[in-house]
Amino acid sequence: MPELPEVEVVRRGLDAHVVGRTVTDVEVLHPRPVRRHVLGPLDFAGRLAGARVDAAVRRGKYLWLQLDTGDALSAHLGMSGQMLVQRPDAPAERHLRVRLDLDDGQQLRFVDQRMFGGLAVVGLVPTPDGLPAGTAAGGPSAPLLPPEVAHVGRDPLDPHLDLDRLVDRVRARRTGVKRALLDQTLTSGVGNIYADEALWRSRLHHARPTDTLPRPAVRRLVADVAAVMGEALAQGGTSFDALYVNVNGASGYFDRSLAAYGQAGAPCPRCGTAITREAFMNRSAYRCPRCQPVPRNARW
DNA sequence: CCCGGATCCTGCTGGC
DNA sequence: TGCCAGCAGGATCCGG
Repeated sequence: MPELPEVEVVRRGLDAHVVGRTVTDVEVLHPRPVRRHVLGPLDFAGRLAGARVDAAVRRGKYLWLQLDTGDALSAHLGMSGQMLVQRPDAPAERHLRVRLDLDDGQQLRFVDQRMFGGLAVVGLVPTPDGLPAGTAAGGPSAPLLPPEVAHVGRDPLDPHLDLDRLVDRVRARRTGVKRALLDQTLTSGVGNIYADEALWRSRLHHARPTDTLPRPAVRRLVADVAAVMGEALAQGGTSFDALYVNVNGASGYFDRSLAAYGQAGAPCPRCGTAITREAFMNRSAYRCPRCQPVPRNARW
């Protein structure tokens, strides 16, 4: 479940079903998803066994479980990762990669078809700004995060996002605005779906040069990203198929509300012009050719 | 340092 | 029916 709203749906599920539990046993069924745990699968399992989960925290698309050992179980879902809470007698999923047994008899399962995602047990480092690291339940999270998240920018739903600094950094780039949105070091959690939806709301073409965007336009764009993500979250996220589900295996339904993404040939909800799809960065960009015309000096 | 393209995986779909 | 190219919501590495 790739983008911020879908990861936040998972985080909330982990909050409800896994926080407070102790890990009693671990099985790594495929080595690739723990490749970022440099000391190997055995060490990975050893550091988890006996640990209690104290919090579930998220920044952008990164997710981690704080453990009472001082370490954290760091997770990224990549393109196809799922975190499922299951009863032990539920049949193993086809792409089950890692299984954690919990002290309440349930299992936390990491299922990932394409294995771009993964898990690692890591030590936490201080946030550079000393502020809470990200989104967690029950008040602010600790000012600590996994090292691989240290370079990731605060996301649009983070109350500690420094909007003025973000606007300056976007405008300092010499690239197209969609590339900037997808750069997780500026702000995080934005992927192809929410980038296209926010650009449609802001009536911006994806190749609009960032350095010619007026400050208010960048501010509006960030506000549009936050708004579309908030609406998606309220509907349980976006999912086109069974690959993207919450910890109980259920799909969100924000796909019914998409104005541009995946809507090639369908009428623009604002002006009725047919939405187009074009190749962009080895994937797709969807836009309304009338509301979002190709700019002069386009920067792809 | 910044930017853009290639690459890592597996499975499904659509066209020939 | 069978095969294969193309595509999929992401991050990282590498060369310029």
